Amino acid sequence: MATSQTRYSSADRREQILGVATGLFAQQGFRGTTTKLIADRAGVTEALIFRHFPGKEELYWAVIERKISCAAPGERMREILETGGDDLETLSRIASQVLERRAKDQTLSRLLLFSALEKHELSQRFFQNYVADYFEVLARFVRKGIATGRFRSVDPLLAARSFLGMVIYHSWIQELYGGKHFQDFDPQVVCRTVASIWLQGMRPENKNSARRPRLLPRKHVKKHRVN
Amino acid sequence: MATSQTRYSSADRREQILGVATGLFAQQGFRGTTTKLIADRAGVTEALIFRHFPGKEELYWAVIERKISCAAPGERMREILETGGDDLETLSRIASQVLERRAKDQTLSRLLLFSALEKHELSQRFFQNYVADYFEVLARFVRKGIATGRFRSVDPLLAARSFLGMVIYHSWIQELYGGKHFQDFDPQVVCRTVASIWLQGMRPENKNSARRPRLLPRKHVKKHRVN
DNA sequence: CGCTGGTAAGTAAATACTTACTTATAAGTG
DNA sequence: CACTTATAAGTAAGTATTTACTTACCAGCG
Repeated sequence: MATSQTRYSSADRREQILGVATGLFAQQGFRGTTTKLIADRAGVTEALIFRHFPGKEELYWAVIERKISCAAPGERMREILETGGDDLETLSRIASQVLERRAKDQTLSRLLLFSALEKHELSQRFFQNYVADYFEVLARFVRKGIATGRFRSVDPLLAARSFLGMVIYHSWIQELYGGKHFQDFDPQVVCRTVASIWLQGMRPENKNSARRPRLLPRKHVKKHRVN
Repeated sequence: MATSQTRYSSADRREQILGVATGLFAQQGFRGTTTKLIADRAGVTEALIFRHFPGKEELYWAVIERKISCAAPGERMREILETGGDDLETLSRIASQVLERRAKDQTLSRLLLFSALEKHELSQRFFQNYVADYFEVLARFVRKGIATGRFRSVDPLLAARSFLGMVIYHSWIQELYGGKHFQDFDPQVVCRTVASIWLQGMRPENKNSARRPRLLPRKHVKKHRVN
């Protein structure tokens, strides 16, 4: 009441509300978060929130878009891939980047999981602009590896997804169920292990010992649903 | 009003309500599902629901427990592991089982994701009784493989998680973002690919790398003692 | 009758959103 | 400099609807 009379500028207040809302939506989802709670946590009245955003839905979108735009995930992976070096090193660093990001900021993954589950249309758009790109960057790396004979010939997109699956699934399990005390692993060990399994798994077979049947015909074309 | 007067027995009505609630909770989560909607879909009044369950929370628990108990996931994997056979075949079948189950019934995974995100305490219990067990069964397989020299020496639990991560992450992506038209893969190809990457990745180093000198003799210790 | 399956009609609290009203502040103007 | 003034930041006190849950009552049947 008589405590703080700091009047924010419109832009600053908007940012502050977005920040508060981000945390709450990430923790409890869209439906589980009330405008009242957001207002209280931001130290303002609900009315002010509706002055900045036409409705709760729009606030939610703004939160997600802000998070996404500042994330730029494929970009960081591209950097890692471009610095070059040992394959094992490269993949470990990609894995490590995933785990680190989550450790630093859990809000993004929770936000996106919630929105995907609650089927907000934005999540579809998000996938196409963000996740699909992420996969594609790594797939390109795989494709190049196959071309140079470093990797065997499997669907690059599938191989990329598999690698990221190992890492991301791991971090989800940790985030959703693990806390810090249960089935926790040293991140470095996780990254190394996962990278080495995948890498060795992708190495071409020995040309002499052709014991194993080929998985896919040579120069496999992208397999989008064979039905 | 005057249409159907079928009076169910208490047990039958309970089951029916549970069935309806299961679908709704899976689609929209706990908070997104109203008791009114459940009642409407079940063709009864809310009052009847509260006659069968003391509250919404208890109904939710009943839904989850029912789903879990009839799922018995580790059991099916144990069976597959016990039938023995080729490692590649075995792992493909495990993967395939995961994908099939999800294709047949999406409710379980969605239910569990929601409950984990919404931090219902049950989800912790669920993880320990169900997911952890699932990991452990496969980890045992890995451990045995390491002992017999078929696999290299990595943390068995981590290796198990990694394999399941490849498969489960894939199915989540499909479920959450994919629909049926986007980045869809032939399940059989997925299973084979993923299994073969992981398997080859787990083989002891000297076995398939032509460059490295063999350090260990004999790797065919016991061929048919998989279990 | 009495017991079981079922309902109509509530209630109190919460929720998203509004309306009408205050105040702080920066920019003129004399 | 004081002094108005326009305006943007902010609020108190709603409202209509929804939500989980209750109470009191009904109907068929052995």
